[in-house]
Amino acid sequence: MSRTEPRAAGFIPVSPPTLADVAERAGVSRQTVSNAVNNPDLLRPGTLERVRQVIEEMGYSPNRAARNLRTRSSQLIGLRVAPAQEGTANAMMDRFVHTLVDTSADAGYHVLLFPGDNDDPVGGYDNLLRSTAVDAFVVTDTYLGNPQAVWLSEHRAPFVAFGRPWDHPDATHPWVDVDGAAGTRLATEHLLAKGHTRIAWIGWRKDSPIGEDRRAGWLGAMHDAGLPTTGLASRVEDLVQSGAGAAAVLLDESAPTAFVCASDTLAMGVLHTLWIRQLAPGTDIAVVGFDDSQVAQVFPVGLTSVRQPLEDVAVGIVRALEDLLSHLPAATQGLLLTPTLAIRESS
Amino acid sequence: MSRTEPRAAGFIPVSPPTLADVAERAGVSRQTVSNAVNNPDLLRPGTLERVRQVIEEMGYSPNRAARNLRTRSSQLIGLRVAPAQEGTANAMMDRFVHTLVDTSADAGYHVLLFPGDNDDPVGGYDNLLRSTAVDAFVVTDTYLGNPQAVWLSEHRAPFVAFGRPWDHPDATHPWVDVDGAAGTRLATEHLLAKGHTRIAWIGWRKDSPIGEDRRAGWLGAMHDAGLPTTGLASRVEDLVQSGAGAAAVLLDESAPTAFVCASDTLAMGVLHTLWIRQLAPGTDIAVVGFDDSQVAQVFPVGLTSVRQPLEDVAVGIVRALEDLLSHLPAATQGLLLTPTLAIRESS
DNA sequence: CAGGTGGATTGGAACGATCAAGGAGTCGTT
DNA sequence: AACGACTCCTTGATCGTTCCAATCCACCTG
Repeated sequence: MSRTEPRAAGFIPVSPPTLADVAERAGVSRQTVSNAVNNPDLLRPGTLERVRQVIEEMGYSPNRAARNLRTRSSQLIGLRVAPAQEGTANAMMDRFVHTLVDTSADAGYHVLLFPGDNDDPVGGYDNLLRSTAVDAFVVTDTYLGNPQAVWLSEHRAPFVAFGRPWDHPDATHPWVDVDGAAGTRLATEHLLAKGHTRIAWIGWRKDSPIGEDRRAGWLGAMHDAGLPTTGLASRVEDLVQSGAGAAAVLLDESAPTAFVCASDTLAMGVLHTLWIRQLAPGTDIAVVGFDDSQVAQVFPVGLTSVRQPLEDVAVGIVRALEDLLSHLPAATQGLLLTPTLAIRESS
Repeated sequence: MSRTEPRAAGFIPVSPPTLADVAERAGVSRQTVSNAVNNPDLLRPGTLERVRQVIEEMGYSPNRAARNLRTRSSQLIGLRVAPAQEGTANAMMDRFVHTLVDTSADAGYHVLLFPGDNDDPVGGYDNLLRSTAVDAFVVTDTYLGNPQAVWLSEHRAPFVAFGRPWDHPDATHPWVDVDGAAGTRLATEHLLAKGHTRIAWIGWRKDSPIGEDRRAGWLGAMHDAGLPTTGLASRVEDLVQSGAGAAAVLLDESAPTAFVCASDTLAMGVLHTLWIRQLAPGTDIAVVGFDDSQVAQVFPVGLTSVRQPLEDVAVGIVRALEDLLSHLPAATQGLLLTPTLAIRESS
């Protein structure tokens, strides 16, 4: 009665019904309606039914801001969108974000994107945290020297990382990661099973722990098979040209019959070199990439590639977030998932 | 004084300072602090300086929930994440989302992702709208028969569409789109300038208005140049194989020297056919794709491709949103942007 | 039949901000 | 000296929800 009702048919923008509106119409108190929504067990079945019907009728949905204010939680998870950079295949993130949005919605959370600034890597976090705009963060860039995880820990902000705390082995925050070594081992063993013995590695510079991890998988599989690796490894920048160059050198100097690469980008370089030399991928020389990117799938000669279980990563992250936010003792601090191999014509 | 202060050094999670805390410390009233944040002009320079200093000192940031409740706005923009679908190159969206996040942050908004459900395309919108969780939406899938735009209009929800209302020419909501015809015209004229006269088209099925739009650009440019087009056009599914097949048929029957494609995916198919036939892309046969996707950039023989000005689209959308939300008369209802051509080795 | 018990429901008070008035104080004008 | 106008700041009320404690009521018990 105190609320403004639409005068005419409904042309004036109507403010949505409130708890009080529903309560009045249903002949109960506000709190009872609130309980019908949040603690149905507290109501007598008859009352519950009646209230629910009115809620349905009026199309009531609790006002998010009011609820957030009272409960001191926003049901939002912050995800920083790294500054745009052309070229690199971070389209992988797309798959991850998709599942993250889906699974966190199942847990009652939405995903809030906020811009990242290279000059001020923690600015966005700070703002959202202090204004209590989000309940927690998902941090994706855990590369060397990234201050975000440390900063968040220091500020007691709840967050889960996609990626191990490489340079902070004593960090206590929960994380989920993909076992890169297991992936390249999988790739190498796949090639070994195909009869290859001279399998080369093209990876990144030594200061990338992720790159070294992936390299270790190849190295381990080769050693386990009792095969030599000297002269079969190359470390370059993550560029198509670099991959092509490395492949050319390796082919000339060590005559490998197969390549395992730290990324699809490098694998594309290898394919380019093969093309120039009139070598057929898959039949003459086998190639395996990493990430199962768009490119690997669309390339005319399908590129075999290590596929990260991003869906499982997202599920694991959301589970960890739930534990974190309900102040449960975390089931596990770190979760390491094993990738699979998407086998295509290139191997 | 009524608030709980940390007993020890700061181990107990401290709730962030409130307006009242700042006010007390600065020796002013709540409202004055509020004004210092929102209407600095109202304060005397001295007071403003003092309040600002305390704000800085205490690390105060307005509580989002409280502000949202009072002002009836969330400063959030909803963006539906379409159900995941492997393979198709919607990685383009990545570029768009990036800029959208950046530009909307400049305008004081954050982007909220919510999951899309194929069975209930408007469910997510409905929830967020009724719970006043977002101020507006950005709608990206405006393909034929998509009920979202209509539904949102009917429910008087503020939104801006990326894409023209193809099947509802009398729709009144603001939109921003890319002129596909202008893009393919650009591509065709580029090829004409290179001396090509037999330029083929590979596009989508007739029921795609976007596909027909892009086709029209090629057709127009050819007509304007007084060149024949019969036997030079093909309509297929948006798959690599389809593109390869169409290219093979066209090469056999009409001997074109260049291809303009409705997508990079189709262009990849063409490149595959060229590879099989030992024809060199760029020198023997020219190929142009559409979308300037990851694939076009990473492919060893760089693929010339029509590049959508997604950054400008995002800027246009945010501008339209601002007008919409400040109840200004929209400057323009629809904004049509012209794409550019990313020229690489394939042409 | 008074008193205890526990389930169902209620009303007041917060959460932390902004809105809408209202009060000091200063100034110039009459 | 009284007045209004203006600047600057303060005080209650309010947004819509959930928390907290109290109340009501039916039922059981000794």
